Amino acid sequence: MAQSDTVSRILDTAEVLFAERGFAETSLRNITSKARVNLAAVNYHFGSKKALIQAVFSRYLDPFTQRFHSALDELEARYADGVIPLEELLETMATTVLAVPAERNSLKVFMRLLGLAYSQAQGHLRRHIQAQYGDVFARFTELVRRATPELPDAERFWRLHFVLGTVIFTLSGLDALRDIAAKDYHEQVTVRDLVRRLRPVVVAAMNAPLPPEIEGELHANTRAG
Amino acid sequence: MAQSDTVSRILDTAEVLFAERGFAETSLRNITSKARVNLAAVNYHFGSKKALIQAVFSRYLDPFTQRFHSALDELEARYADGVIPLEELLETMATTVLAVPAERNSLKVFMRLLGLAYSQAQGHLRRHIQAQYGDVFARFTELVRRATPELPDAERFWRLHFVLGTVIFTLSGLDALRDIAAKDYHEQVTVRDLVRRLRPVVVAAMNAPLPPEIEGELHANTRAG
Amino acid sequence: MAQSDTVSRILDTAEVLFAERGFAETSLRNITSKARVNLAAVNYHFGSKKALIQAVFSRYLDPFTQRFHSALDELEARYADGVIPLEELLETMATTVLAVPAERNSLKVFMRLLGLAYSQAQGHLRRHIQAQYGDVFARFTELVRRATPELPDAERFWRLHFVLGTVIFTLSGLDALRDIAAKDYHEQVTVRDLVRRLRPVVVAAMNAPLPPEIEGELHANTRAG
Amino acid sequence: MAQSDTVSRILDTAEVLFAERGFAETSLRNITSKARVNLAAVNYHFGSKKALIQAVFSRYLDPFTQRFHSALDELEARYADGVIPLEELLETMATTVLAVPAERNSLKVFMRLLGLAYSQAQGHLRRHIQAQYGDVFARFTELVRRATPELPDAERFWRLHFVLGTVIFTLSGLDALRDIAAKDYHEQVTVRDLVRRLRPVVVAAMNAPLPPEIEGELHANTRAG
DNA sequence: AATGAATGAGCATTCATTCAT
DNA sequence: TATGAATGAATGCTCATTCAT
Repeated sequence: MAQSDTVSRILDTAEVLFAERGFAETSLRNITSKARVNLAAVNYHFGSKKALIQAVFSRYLDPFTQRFHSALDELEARYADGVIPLEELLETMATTVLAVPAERNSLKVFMRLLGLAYSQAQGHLRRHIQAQYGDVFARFTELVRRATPELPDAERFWRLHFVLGTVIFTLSGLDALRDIAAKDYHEQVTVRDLVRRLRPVVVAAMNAPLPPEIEGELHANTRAG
Repeated sequence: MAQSDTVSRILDTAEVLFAERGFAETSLRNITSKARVNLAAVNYHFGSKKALIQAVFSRYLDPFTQRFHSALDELEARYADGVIPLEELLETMATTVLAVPAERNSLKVFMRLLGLAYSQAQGHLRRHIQAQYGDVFARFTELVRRATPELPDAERFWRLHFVLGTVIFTLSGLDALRDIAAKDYHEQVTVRDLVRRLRPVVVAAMNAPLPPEIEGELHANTRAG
Repeated sequence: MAQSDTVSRILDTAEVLFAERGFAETSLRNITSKARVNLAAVNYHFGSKKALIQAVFSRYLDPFTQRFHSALDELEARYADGVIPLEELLETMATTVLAVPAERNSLKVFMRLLGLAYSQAQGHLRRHIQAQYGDVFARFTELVRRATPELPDAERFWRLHFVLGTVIFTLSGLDALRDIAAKDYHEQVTVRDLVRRLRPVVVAAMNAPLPPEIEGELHANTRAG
Repeated sequence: MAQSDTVSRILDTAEVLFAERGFAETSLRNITSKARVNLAAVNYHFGSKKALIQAVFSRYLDPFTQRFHSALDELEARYADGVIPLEELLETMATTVLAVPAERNSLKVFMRLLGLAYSQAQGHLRRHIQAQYGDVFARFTELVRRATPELPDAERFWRLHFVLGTVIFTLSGLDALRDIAAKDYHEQVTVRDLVRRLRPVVVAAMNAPLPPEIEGELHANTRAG
């Protein structure tokens, strides 16, 4: 299959280059020349650079979404009352995140891409991800809500993003941090080791005491949330 | 002051555009035309786009560094044994971070820039920041070390970065998150409110129980750390 | 042949403009607009301005080299002892130099270009020419050596360059000189007429008596040469 | 004298840079920054880059012209019949050419500049030189005419330029050629040594037998010349 | 299904020059 | 007399995209 070959050569090359240098700094020439395909092939097969970027994400997120839904199905089946303990939820998510790219041997690349998706201007990408994968995230969020009934909704919302920041920031900057860690602490950190370190921190963050209430409009709002 | 005016018009415009769209997506033409300044003025006053980027950072980081050093001096004077409680350290940092851009009314911009500094490829920027501001960060790190003697060095290193990820990710993506929060929780979040929410989470993260030891080479290393 | 057409339109235009105004004074915009070709076409087909300059030279020098090697093969076959008379060598070179651009009706341009190659800073060009065409020049030099066994090597080296200076200087400045000559001597000089005038002068220059020896280190060196 | 200092600093720097890289490749920024004077100083003191180029030449050619006129006065006084032997004329010119820059220790630079004057497009420069120094060249030419009465005028015109080509080409490319000579013939060539080598060659060139007459229009023209 | 050629828009940078002080 | 700031024009080059084949 000449076509399939070209398409996946482009995707393979693009994801590496995007992860290394970002979207704007990676030109179609960079990608096509490194992938040894024709310059016009990207536009031919994907339509535009934007569509290529989205395709790169879909190749990770589609299998992730599918697996995560299955895993959550299984969990929900196990817990008849629909309340899955937080640790279990986080564990399941971590396992799924690790499983998908593990097959492609590039968790690092996946995380860099996720980081880029948040930090680079690419509005189209944010919209694409939200539209395509909002559902699974909403399902996860709802399960977290049931697992942490004591948390005000707004608080839970922010804490989830605090934790998301920790994970994406750490894993997407993995290489640089790993270098420093290796130099200063003679440590060769693996992703699995990092996940081991992350677990208690994430749990503690989610379970931290509530911040002191403050006066003013926020008071009412937080209550309402 | 013709010069000062042009220079600061460029800096003011550049920092906003950089924060909005990233470095690569912001052209000198964007900046100079919005600042109503001659296209060549950037090269005249700064020498290159790279130098402009660094100047934008310096305008935030130079006063920050100065104030932070002063604040730490004061703290160290207060605690004769050289051990400053972790909460106090974090509080001082938060206060200083808030104080500097507050004058310029643009913490959001500053945080976006910090986020970009980490996520965009711009190697020159990382090098510049490390060279110019590595000292103050090292001083802070050392004080944290004294405040958390029970933490293995490597663990502390990673937790600091976990927390850094939380802060930068949240604050640099503030606008998008605020929009969602406003829609879902009828909440108008201010930066100060966010800092209030961050405090207990950060403390809990730093104080989380240690992860279970694992076998293999890491065992010895972690011990040593 | 769309490609061939664009490429040769660029080359045709570039060689004329380069010859008229030099390399630095000829912009890619000059070339592409006069050639009625897209500005990006030069970079597409040649990669850079430097590469275009080299391509302009190659279009003359490649056929020249080929023909000159053939002509020298023939000459060597004719003279069994490997010693070709100087006049014959010079004649052959002149004939070949005249033959190549004659087909393109632009000896003047070729000579201007050669002159530029020597006088303009373009280090890359000198390197390119030396690397690509050093062989044929070395072969010619060696044959001249056999034809003038009485000349010390160093003396021959310098005389060849004296003569080269005469030829390039005269032919590359042909237009200006021709104008003066026409005004002062009512003469319409053709290139062939100039070559006719050059012949006895060049031969006399090569056969001039040796300069008086001088004392000092040069004495021994010249002897050795 | 601050002004005088600035002016001569500019001239000193400009002549070196022009000689090294040509006119177009040398920017006013190059000159003023290396000369450590203000960027606007060139336009202030000379009016334009063109005027600076001409000033650089004048600083060499004015004293040369003056000395050469003196030397020719002396020669003409010595030869009552107004016929000065060719060797003597050439010797006098060589001596004067060597004398002027010798004071400034930069014959090489002077020759590079002369070479550039001929080869670079700078029409204004050719016009300037012709206007300012045409007289002395005409006087010299006339004396050469009397010294070589047997040469047809057109032939003499061309031979003078042949010889000029030899001298300018060799001396202006001196550095490159010297390097080759040094490598191949273990010879450290000085300018004086080169002049010694040039003398017999130039004389032989001027005295070479006339080229064979040819038929056609040129015949009549040459006769007439 | 794929590609070589071409294109127009845009890029950062450098230029000689001008001008207010 | 001298200069820092500013400017408009131009430079070589790269970009994503289109199109005929």
